[in-house]
Amino acid sequence: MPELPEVEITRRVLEPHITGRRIVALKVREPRLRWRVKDDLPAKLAGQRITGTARRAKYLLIRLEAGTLLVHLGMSGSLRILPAGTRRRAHDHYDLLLDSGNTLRFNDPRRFGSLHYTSDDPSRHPLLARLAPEPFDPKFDASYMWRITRRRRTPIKQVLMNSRLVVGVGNIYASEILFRALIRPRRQAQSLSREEVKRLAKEVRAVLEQALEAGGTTLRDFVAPDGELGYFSQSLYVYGRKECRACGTPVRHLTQQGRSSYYCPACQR
DNA sequence: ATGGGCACCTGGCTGC
DNA sequence: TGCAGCCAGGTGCCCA
Repeated sequence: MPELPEVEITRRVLEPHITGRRIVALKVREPRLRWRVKDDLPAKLAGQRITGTARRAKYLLIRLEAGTLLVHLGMSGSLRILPAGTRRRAHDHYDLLLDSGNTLRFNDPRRFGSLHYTSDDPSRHPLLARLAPEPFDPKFDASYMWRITRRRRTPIKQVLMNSRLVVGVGNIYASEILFRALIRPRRQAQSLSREEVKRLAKEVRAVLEQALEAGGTTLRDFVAPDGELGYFSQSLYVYGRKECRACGTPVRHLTQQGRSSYYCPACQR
């Protein structure tokens, strides 16, 4: 479900409901997520106050007095704030009970999501340590993009999807970013010109930022924790479309690494 | 070091 | 109507 904008929206909506609250209990109903939720996690969290939230790539960080929770939504995960006692639905895997009387509830049909806890600096956690710079970090610019595309023969779409090189971009936004940078998804990374690399760096930021402002992309089931539907899907040029939204040319579909890519053969080179 | 393929899951839709 | 087959917004890991 979520790429960077959807995770960031989730964070922003949850933030005022959870920061400053104390965790009464963690109730895990289904520990078999992408990685098994540790049995001793409830004991570690009980009684801790939530001091804030952050995001790194597509991981949501919930800062506690003595550590940090690392939450990943996977493909189909979502978090919601609900009044205690709200009836559970299928695929509600864990609840964080708060002293406000509310519950932070995680739902994830496919169970590709995950829940980790570290009492160390979270940036040193194995899942975060090797991630690329944030797209909104000043370090992420044309010269960074130039560096990572040199001597790589891999298709540029796979560079955008590789979290050691670029974070936050998933399958939908990868196609959209390439469309707006006027670059075809199969182009070898090293074949990009200075001009193309410059456009690419700019569009990575622009697309993520605009999707964030639009409340994310709702295709089938992304709903923010407050129930709002994102409307960025109206702004998609090629992803999942029959015709290019800019010029009307039939959109081409292909499979790369088992994932769908879309591009406009007229607009993109 | 890089790149490719697989694995982990469930649900919804399509087409026979 | 039933059901097989395919597809879906992610990403770590193993292997060549």
